[in-house]
Amino acid sequence: MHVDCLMKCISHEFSYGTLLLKGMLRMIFLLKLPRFIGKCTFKVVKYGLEFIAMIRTELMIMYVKFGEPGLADFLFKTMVERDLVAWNALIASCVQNGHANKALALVREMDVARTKPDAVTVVSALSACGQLGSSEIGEELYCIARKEGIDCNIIVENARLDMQVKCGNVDMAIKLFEEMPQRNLISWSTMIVGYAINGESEKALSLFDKMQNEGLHPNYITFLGVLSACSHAGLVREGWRYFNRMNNLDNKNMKPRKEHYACMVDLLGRSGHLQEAYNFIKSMPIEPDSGVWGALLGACAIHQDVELGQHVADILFELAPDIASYHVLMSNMYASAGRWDFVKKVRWRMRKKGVRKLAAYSSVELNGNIHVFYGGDRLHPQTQFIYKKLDDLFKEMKSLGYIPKTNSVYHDVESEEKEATLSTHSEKIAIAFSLINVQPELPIRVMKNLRICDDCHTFSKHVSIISKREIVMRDKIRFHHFKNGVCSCKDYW
DNA sequence: CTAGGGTTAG
Repeated sequence: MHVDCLMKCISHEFSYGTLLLKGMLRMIFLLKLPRFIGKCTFKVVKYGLEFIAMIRTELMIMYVKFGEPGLADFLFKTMVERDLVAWNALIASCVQNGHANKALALVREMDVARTKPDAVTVVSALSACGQLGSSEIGEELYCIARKEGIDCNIIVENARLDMQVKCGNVDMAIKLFEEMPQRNLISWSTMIVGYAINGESEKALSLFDKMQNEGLHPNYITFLGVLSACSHAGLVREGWRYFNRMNNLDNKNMKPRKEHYACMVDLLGRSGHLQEAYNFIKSMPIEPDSGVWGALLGACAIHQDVELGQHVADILFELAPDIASYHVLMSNMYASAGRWDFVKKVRWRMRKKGVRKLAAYSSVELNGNIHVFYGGDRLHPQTQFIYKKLDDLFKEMKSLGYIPKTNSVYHDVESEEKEATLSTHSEKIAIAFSLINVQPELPIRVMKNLRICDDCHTFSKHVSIISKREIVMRDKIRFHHFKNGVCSCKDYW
């Protein structure tokens, strides 16, 4: 495709041209050609097209997708006619690409710029709150929207429901679900997933039946919801039943996709059927992708099957060499097996390929502010009190029989040092911070970007006894509700 | 004259 030709086309035949350019920009993204976007912008500027609102909006979306929200922001700030659609486009693309904080900041800026948000803005804002785990801000924004007379249609209501689900407020979510003026397939799917990730799999499955009794047909996402419900609870037989039901449906559109296979591999593998999971992948009628193999690698890590893990990792390093978590999983497996020579090898390979491990963090919402903690963090103004609190907690739980699980530390260091690393994992700091600051009658809520480790899981159970408080923790894929020393995941995660 | 923006999985 000749870019100049396209630009001329836009100047002459406006509506076709802009649509073509839009299509081209989306294609650049799908084909992963970040360098081409710069060239394209250059041509757009050359032909003076960057002042057309629609084209500039599309460019902004592309820049956010390519991980350059700053450049998108520049295009936005220098836009002549910054209308509501441009605001919404930027906000939505920020949310969809993991810049939830930036999205919320933009929503606040709208007020200053005297642009009145609409339902589309509210949906993105609620989605951002869900990502951040800030139900207080989310509900506040929803109330403001209602007061301002914004039409809260079913999409807004679904976004609100999802926001509560992602904050771990199952009771609130079911209340909203039951009181909704209308419910569509997305409302049901959201609620099913809500139960699943909060550890109430039976309720998720019965809701799935109820939905069908009301005459709604599940789509592929609904099926993913029930399959993940099975996998979170280790319900292998039920999982097979739903998977086979999908396969037996007449609708060709409803044949299991890669994601469903990945879910089944996760279910089989984590419940200990590693070989069955491997054979299942081998028998797939479609090409397994990194998600499918990644699920098996995760299961190998849980069950310490280094041999199979090594085989799977070799496939993954070919298929998706730049995904850090697969390297980290393999490195951790070697470490647990005491194979430090192999650990070094994996680390060396990561460095060579420029793959960087994602730093773990935990965050807590307090009075509408989000406090972020990293492992061993001493940056918070309350650091002294936090560590004092942690110290007291450890003393008390050690007298109750807590033993640090130092095999959760994947570095080749002495055991005292291992214990030190372990005792300052970000979620422990976040819990100590919450114990100091959150009103005693309220549950403690911690959001994590990665999965919780064994030791922090045990720690949280102890804290729920010692402090007589409920702890709600969201990790990368599910919730843990700790109460009286028991976790809602039944120690299966 | 319009065109560009929104919810469910991982």
